[in-house]
Amino acid sequence: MRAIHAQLADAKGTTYSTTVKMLSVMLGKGLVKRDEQATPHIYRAAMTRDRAARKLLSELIEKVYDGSAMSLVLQALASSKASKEEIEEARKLLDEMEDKS
Amino acid sequence: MRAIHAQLADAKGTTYSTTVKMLSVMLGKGLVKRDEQATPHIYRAAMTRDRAARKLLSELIEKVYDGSAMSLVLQALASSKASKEEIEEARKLLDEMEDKS
DNA sequence: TTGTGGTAGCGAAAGCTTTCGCTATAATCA
DNA sequence: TGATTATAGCGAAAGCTTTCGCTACCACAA
Repeated sequence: MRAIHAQLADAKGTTYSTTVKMLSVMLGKGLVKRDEQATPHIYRAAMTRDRAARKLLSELIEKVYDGSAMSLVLQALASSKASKEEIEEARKLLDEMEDKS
Repeated sequence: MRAIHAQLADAKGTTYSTTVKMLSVMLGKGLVKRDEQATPHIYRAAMTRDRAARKLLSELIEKVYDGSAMSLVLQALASSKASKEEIEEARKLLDEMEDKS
């Protein structure tokens, strides 16, 4: 709690009450879980960062790129600077995809 | 207006008043532009679909993928089904990027 | 036991967005 | 022109999210 509040307060200058309420609302929505045994209560994200990222990504693909992941990829590639290693990794993925299809 | 309203009403079952208000709020926020000469007024998106898509994409990259377009690309590739043509196109982009770096 | 500091919660205020009723104005038609 | 229909706008209600004041509780020190 303290740690969470410290960050929120730092970013937005809000009070401790706000942090508590925010978390209880998020708990109600199932966005976080908490361990009530411990004092202070321990809050944890209900979803891993990775899963949340994937969810946002697939929503963007669905809503904005008409469900075509590839057109998002092309767009992103067109405006990205990547290292040789990353480019190589992407090639490998493309190869694997071609094999499967 | 009519056309816009038809879609909104269809999707959400809202009234004409709601459509008008929605557009005027969006106008205030600069999301749409309008031609007041014509009757009925003609509303146009202030941003092309393409530009809006790029904006959302770069926001996602910034907020969720720590500014690394490539890590988003890898993620998206890993969960996408693409045609040979698309894969080929992606390879070309990768080649170009490698040349430039 | 009583006071003090950290923790939790409730209820409501403040601030958005969304929705609509009602009114006014413009256009169309008989 | 007068009546009828389409168009635009205003102001407020309804419904969220965000924020906080105040209260209650709990643990520990004096």
